[in-house]
Amino acid sequence: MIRTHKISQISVDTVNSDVTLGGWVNVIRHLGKLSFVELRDASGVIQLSFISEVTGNEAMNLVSELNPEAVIIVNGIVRLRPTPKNRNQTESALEIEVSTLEIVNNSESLPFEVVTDSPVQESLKIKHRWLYLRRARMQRNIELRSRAFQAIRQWFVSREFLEIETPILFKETFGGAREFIVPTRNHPGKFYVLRQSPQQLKQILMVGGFERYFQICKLFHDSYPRSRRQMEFTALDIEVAFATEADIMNLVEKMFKDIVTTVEPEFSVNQSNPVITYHESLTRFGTTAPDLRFAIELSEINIDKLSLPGFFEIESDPNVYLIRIPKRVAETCKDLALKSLLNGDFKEIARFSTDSASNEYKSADSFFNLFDSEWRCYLTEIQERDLVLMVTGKRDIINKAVAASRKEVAKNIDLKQWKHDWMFLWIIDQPLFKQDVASGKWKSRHQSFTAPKSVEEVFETEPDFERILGREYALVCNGQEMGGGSVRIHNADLQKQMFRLEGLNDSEIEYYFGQLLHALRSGAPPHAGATFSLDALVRMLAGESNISEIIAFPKLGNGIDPLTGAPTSINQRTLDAFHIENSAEDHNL
RNA sequence: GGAGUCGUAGUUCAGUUGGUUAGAACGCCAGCCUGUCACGUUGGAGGUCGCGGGUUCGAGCCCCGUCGGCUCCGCCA
Repeated sequence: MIRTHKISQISVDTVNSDVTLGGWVNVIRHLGKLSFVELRDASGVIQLSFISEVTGNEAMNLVSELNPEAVIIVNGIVRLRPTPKNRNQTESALEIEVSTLEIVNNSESLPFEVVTDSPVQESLKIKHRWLYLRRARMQRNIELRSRAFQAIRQWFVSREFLEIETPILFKETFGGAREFIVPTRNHPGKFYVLRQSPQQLKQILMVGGFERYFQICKLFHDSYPRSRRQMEFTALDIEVAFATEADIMNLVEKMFKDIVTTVEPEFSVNQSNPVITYHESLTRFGTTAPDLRFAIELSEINIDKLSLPGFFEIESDPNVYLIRIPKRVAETCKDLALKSLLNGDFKEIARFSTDSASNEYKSADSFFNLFDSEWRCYLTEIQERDLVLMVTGKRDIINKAVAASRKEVAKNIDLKQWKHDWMFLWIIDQPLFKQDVASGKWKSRHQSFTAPKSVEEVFETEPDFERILGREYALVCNGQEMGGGSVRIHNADLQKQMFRLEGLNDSEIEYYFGQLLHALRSGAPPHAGATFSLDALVRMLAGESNISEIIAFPKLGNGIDPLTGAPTSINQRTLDAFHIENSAEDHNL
């Protein structure tokens, strides 16, 4: 052992004992013949004192050579500080009176500071990753990530789930994301692909008799990265045999609740997840990933003519809408929300709030009491102090204004202030197919294995693609898509029909999905499952807006890794072994 | 591929209607300082203003092009 203690183990019990510590130089303060050095290891920070009367000459000379972020090993005596630091109580009232100092590795001048949390260009953060990882923020985030993964594994294992690995090297599939291809020397001209999902194999596991499967796994998409997305990302994959939508939704709901509160006990999760349909989410919130913490909501009132003496009159325009601004937004950033909202080319008729203290608005109670009770359903769950606007105008213009308002609020409020609140919801009844803009062809919105709500519909000779809904459920939290899943098809004929609807002929179906269809014909149980982005979960737990802050070694937004320079070209001699010719003009070898 | 935005010291940024020698903070180097703790203090080094072209007596600033970063859309859970 090089060290006798971790820094966190230095306590009042260790006063006057001889200790050897090792770590990084945090901060150096020279005061003439007296020097202080803050030493940092993974467990904490402690002050080292270099005093000429006590410290050896050698160490006194060496300390002047120290640079920040050097690695040192010191031996000395634990002492109570004569003037303990009282400004920051997390710092110890103890220090080490150094007798010997060894500079294991001094440090060059730094491209950015480690001790602060000041902003740094993304490419620098990655190029000098070893430095950026030393920052307290990254130490915290990576530790949090590890704890979250650990908690998830425990949660599932304790419920009789097995974590089963499935191969990363897979076969080309049809649909979904673009895949990375992997050549092999053993089979010239042939390729594996990096899995974009363990979907087919986990279904085969169900057929194979493993009824409760989960896996924390890396998935790969050859698509463009974003601030919340990398080309390779980590997912939680689940599949359960003899399960229905409700089984999976209940399981997942409880799991997220437990994980969030286990990992960050001060966070609060909504008691039960609202379930709304895809269509309802679009019409009410203008998005399929609403943030219920500030869900500025739009709903239409279908009336021809409305006249309420004392309040307002609507003459000819039948397009009347209510916009609800939740109390939280109304209270913290009302002006912000209203300003961007009222930019739109529509007319505000009236404004209500149940805030009786304010004379600015008419009371919602007095307003709604004028109506039949069924009017209230136009706005779900109106709460005390919500602000409600009644407007008239073109739907798409109002929609735009509401979207702009949501965006403005999301951008400007201090989300960290609200990050403790987790508002989950389920989105169900998504159409299974979407039309490709370029080709006009219908293809699966997600993957082709989801059971349709109505089997008859998909066997019609002229199926109405837009109306075919899936037995799907997507989980959304605070405006972030967490993932989702579905009840899978366990009947080979139905599965084959779904592939046909996507335009595949029989030989293509056999080529891409023969293995799955064969398995389904061999005693497949009904099953359902889900996949969730653990990067999204950890990002939210850490309160970060960019995913690269919760990944040890991320890539840039263009897919380049400044740390290693990947991707690079490969020399032709190597490529020859794969029988691959590089037709790109840009060779960097 | 499209839109927006940015590119100035090691880092983060400021830089007015185009005007003389391009600034600040932090960091770095040197001196002084025996209880600092974001130490203080005195001094110093450090810039092809992303790159190329243009307009102008004169460009960090205006115009055109180009490269790169970030965000968003397309793509993608």
